[in-house]
Parts: sequence; structure tokens; C-alpha cells
Amino acid sequence: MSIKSDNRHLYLQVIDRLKQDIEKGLYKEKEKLPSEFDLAKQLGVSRATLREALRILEEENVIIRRHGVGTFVNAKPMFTSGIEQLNSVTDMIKQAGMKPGTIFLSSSTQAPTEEDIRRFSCSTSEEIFIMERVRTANGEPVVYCIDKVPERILPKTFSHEEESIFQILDEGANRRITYAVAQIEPLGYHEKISPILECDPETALLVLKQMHFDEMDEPVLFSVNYFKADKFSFHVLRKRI
Amino acid sequence: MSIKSDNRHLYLQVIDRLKQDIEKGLYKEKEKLPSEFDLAKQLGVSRATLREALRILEEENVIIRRHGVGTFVNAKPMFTSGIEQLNSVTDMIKQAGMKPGTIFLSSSTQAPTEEDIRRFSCSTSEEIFIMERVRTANGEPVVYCIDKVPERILPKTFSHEEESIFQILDEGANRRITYAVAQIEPLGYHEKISPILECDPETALLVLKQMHFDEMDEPVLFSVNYFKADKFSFHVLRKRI
DNA sequence: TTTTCCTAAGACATCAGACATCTGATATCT
DNA sequence: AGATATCAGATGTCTGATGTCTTAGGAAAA
Repeated sequence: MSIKSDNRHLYLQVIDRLKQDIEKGLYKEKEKLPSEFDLAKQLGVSRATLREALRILEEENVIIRRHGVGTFVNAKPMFTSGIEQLNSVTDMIKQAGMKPGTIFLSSSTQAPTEEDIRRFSCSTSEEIFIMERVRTANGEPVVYCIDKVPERILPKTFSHEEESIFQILDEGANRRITYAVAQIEPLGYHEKISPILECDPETALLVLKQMHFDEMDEPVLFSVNYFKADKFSFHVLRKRI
Repeated sequence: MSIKSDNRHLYLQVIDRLKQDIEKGLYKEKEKLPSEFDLAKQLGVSRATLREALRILEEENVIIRRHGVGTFVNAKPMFTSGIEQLNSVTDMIKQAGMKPGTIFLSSSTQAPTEEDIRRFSCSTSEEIFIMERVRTANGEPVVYCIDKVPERILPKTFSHEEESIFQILDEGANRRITYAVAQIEPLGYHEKISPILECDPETALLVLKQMHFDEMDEPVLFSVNYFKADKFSFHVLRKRI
């Protein structure tokens, strides 16, 4: 257990604990959990608190509860790592079991465009840091990245050598990116980018234009990523209302 | 209020009621809700039940709660109708304020391919109904659709004139589609489909390959949709864990 | 013996009330 | 005036009890 005392709300700790236990296989698929009464006693929390946690796990489809019967693990290996899950490109490549790399192309600070001003709701005098890179997986180019960050947010000193902007913002600027709104667009051929990614003319690109926000809902990073469609696969779980 | 007695769990009714009230403007943006004690009394439920509802609304970012302070409406008009929300193509076109239409191309019943057998986990003897259509918005072709449904699921009599397969399955077969897993792929040019959709060679297509499931988690419909990228816009809210 | 019906146990759903802790405002002391 | 103490009100958590649903098993009927 980590040293840091867990100041988060109890119900969140219970959620994490239960997810861990399911992950560890302590409760197996379709298996019945202990009754709420027993489970609350085991975890050392009240039944009310436990129930708040269970309610959310139910909403997330991790468990299912049947009135008068019990609570069961629902461990469909559920569509993990779909596009709804936000990860840095670095992490995406790692998760595919490949070694991420970076080819640095250029960086500069520029005056914001009108779009930038809208996006970051910043003043015209604030400068925007722009960086272009090619990301590689096992040495092969797979993503073309354009990243824009308002200069004031960046730490004074940072090197382009860093792989992950997420990490720079997290550790250097203490701004944890928590979510992003992604626009999805197909792109048949781009005369500059396709050759860089070593694409045949018939290999299409998938473009993700993303505005990233931190915990305070402040926009901190805008990025445009061009993915080689044959190297990446995106899927979404779509729910009907 | 509808006649049907609401047999659903209380906390769900509370959620709906609160969402309605926020929608109606009874509680305005950033406004403080009554205290849990008062609100529970107003709604005629216990505080524990109310809190389960509030917890979920909090998780959905509809409200935010601050310990010792209160509960507040968070009515950012939140990125609605992103791709996470499952709608039929018919509905998508309607929601864009345009008139949906259909050009029927072909239909047939065929023996299942190996993929079909895996997808629907059906036997080799079951026939699969396949239909190809072009969907139009205000008369202009915008989506090319291929739909596959196991024949046994379809109602005996149905006409191709129906616009929405969702509706056929819902009303005719009593199978409500509740979610789908969508694969997202870009496509630069398709020699058969691009001309049908009247695409320039440089206009790319976005392909959604979707497996639809009903309430019982049974696969009922597989569809491949080719969207004209310049007529449709897709976005996703991506959350970091 | 077989079928039907009843009942009791166990589980989730909901309730009522209390205490704990946090926050913000006000009052008080220096 | 500024720092500190106090207080009211809100959310967080706990306790114990009752309501309702499901299931299994036994009793009664066929």
C-alpha cells in the first residue's frame, strides 16, 4: 500500500478496492460477491457507503445486482482501451507492446491565430508554443503530431527530448489532463504528411483533432494527430439512451 | 405523467426527475440545489436514496458536490450527441435538421460467412438477410449502408420501404438495440462507393463497422456505414482514468 | 409419486436518525 | 486591523431497522 494517506472519499476507495479484487481474480467472472452486509463488514465501511460504490460499479457494467438474489461480477473483458479512454500517443504505442520513439521536426512560439484565441480563450498577446513531431513504434513512423500549448502554461525549462507532453504538463506544470474532446476525420492523402509516414497513396489517415482540458476544465493543449490507419485501430462503445 | 406505474428502482426515478427539473430550468446553471435533507423531503425519498441518485449525477458531470458547501448544477451544455451516443442513421440526419431518405439498392438472404457465424454466433444453416442502401439527406446521398441481420430475428413481413432498421427490430421483432461496438476506419477512395456518394477523389470516407446488441446482450445487427466525411462530423469525449 | 402451494431464509431496496467533518461567515480577542 | 475562535449549515459516514423480491425446500393436495 502506498504511503500517502488516502484523503479521497471513502466510496472511491471502495470502488478501487473492489476493482482490484476483481482484477486479481479474487472474485471471478459471474461469481457472486459476498452479501452487502458481509462485504461492508469486510471492508470496514457502512452498508450505505458500500452501496454508493456498488451503484457506480453497476452503472459502469462491472457488476450486476439482482434484487433478492445477489451481486455478481460481470467480467466481460469489456471493450477495453477504446477511443473513449484518453491516453497519450506514447501510452497507446506502449500498450500495443511496441517501443515508442520520437522524431523531432520543429518547434516555435507564435502569436495565436483567431482559432487559438477562441480555443484557449487567451489574449492576443499570449504566445503559443507549437511543436511538430513524428512518433514511431519500433522505429517505424506511425503518427504525425502537431501540438499547441499556451506558453504561460509550460514550465520554464523543458526539453523536446521528452516523449510525452502529457507528462511534461503533469510533472512540470502540475496540470493533469483529465479529458479531451476529439474530432474524428478521415483523410485520404496528404501531400506533406503521407510521405513522411511512408504511406502508399491508398492508405488513408485518421485525423484526431483534440482539445485537452485539465481538472479545472481549463484548456491546456490542442493537438492534431494523423494516424496511419493500417497501424492503429479505433473503436467506441456507443450506448443508446 | 404517464399512466404506466413506474416499477423501476426509486433512485432511477429520482435521477430522471432531477434531470427533468434541471432541463426545465427549475434549477439553473451553477445554482445551488436545496440541501440533501430538504431535497429528500421534497421528493419523498430517504436521504440515502437521494444520495445514490446524486452520486450518479455527479459521476455523469451533471452536478458537482462540495463537502460542507452544497450541491450545484453543472449545466455545461456538455458535448452532446457525440459518437458515444448511438443513433440510427435516420436519427442522425433528422437531428441535423435535414430530411432523411433512402435509395434501395439490393437485398438478399445468404448463407452466413465464417465471420457472420462468429459475429452472430449462429449455426451454418441459419440464413442472413443482407440489405444495401444509400441514405440521403435532403435528397443528397451521404451514407452508404450495408446491414446484416439473421433471418430468424426479422418479423415475417416487413418492407424495405421502412427507413429505419432500428425501428423494424424494435417494433416488429421486439428487439430494442441498446448498444453497439463501432470500429472506426478512414477510407481514401472506394471505386464502387465513392462515385455512388458523388465524392471527389480527394473527399475521404469514414467507415463505421458496427455490431449492435439488444438488451439481452445478443447480437442482432451488423452494419457497415460509409459516411461522406464532409457531410458528417464525429466527435468523442475521451476521459483519462 | 407427482404436482402445487406455502413459507422461510437470504439478498437487495429503502428508510429514519444520528454523528463526523468540512466550509464559510461571523464574532471575539490581541 | 488582523489573527483566532466559534457557529451554522452542508455533505460524508455510520447504525440499525423495515420492505420487497427471489429462491429453495417442505407440506399438502392430486
